[in-house]
Amino acid sequence: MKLSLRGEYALRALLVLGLRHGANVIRIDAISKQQNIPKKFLEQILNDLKSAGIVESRRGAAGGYRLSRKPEEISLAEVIRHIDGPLAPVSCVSERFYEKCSCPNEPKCGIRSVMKEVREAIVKILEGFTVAQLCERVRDLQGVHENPMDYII
Amino acid sequence: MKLSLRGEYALRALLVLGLRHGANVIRIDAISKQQNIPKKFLEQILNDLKSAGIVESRRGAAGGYRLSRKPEEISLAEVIRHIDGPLAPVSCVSERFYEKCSCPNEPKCGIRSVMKEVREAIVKILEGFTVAQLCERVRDLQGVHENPMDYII
DNA sequence: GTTAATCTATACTATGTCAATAGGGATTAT
DNA sequence: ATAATCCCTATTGACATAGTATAGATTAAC
Repeated sequence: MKLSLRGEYALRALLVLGLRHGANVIRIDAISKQQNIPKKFLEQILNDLKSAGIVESRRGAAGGYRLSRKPEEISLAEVIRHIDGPLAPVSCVSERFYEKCSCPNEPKCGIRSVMKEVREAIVKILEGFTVAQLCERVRDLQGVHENPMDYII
Repeated sequence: MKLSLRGEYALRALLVLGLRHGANVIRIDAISKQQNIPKKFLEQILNDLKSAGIVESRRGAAGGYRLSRKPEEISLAEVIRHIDGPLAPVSCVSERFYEKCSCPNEPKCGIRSVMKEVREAIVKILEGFTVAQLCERVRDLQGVHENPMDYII
């Protein structure tokens, strides 16, 4: 598993939306400026998250984005899988993105068996970690006295 | 961490060398045929492993490769790091391949802190897993009655 | 000492992915 | 009507991946 910049931006955007969950929609422009993400690039990413049912949008003036579910119901695993694909280090051990590999005897492949362990370790962490917990951790890391909307992440 | 084909081939080749450790050197051609790896591609990979001090070679007729250390002293982490680079999902949490990321406040970055956990889980498995253990596991997976040199992996 | 089998070294190529950028089009509050 | 927003598709430049190609160096065996 390798987190692309695209994936990182997605998580950063969700963090912003998560911290303001409940409030009105937030403009792409605001997220872009706050998190230093190229605006047009972020548009693509948020649109992608929308098609995944993770965020929802309002168009027109005073439009913007919000989470379409509670932050506790969005795992980092779901987000990363949608943006970057498989969490597994090789796709022959991936559950959702399985592809046959070139080795001659897959079920008896030693490498595969190790990679399966790696996959499980990654999945365990990332499925157990939600946007809500991410927000929580950020609040912990950055003291209560700092303005949480400045320099998040 | 994403294992490239190159990395997978490297592990498969080391497995062959590991299973025959102690014997004479083994020809690239033999490994290539047995593991179904393009020969010229495998040449590059083995040369790369040589420069990493993982295998050593003998040139000329009757030449070939062998492990340059005992299989118990070669971890999968070392191999993968040399062939594919960082094990960490983002390089801002990598120990050996650290690179500054684009977020404004690295030490207080929530995403970074989760990715650190992921990195640690991966490293723990892959540093604790040696070529010797890989050979062992293959012997377990493939019964004693099968010829261990056929369809390895 | 010639030959054939091997490893060594470098360059090239085709394909795909990543990280954007560009240029409009559609929708809505005012 | 207008301006601010999201929506959609295409294009681009840099780089990585998975090879292929070609020639050279070394050594065993005859």
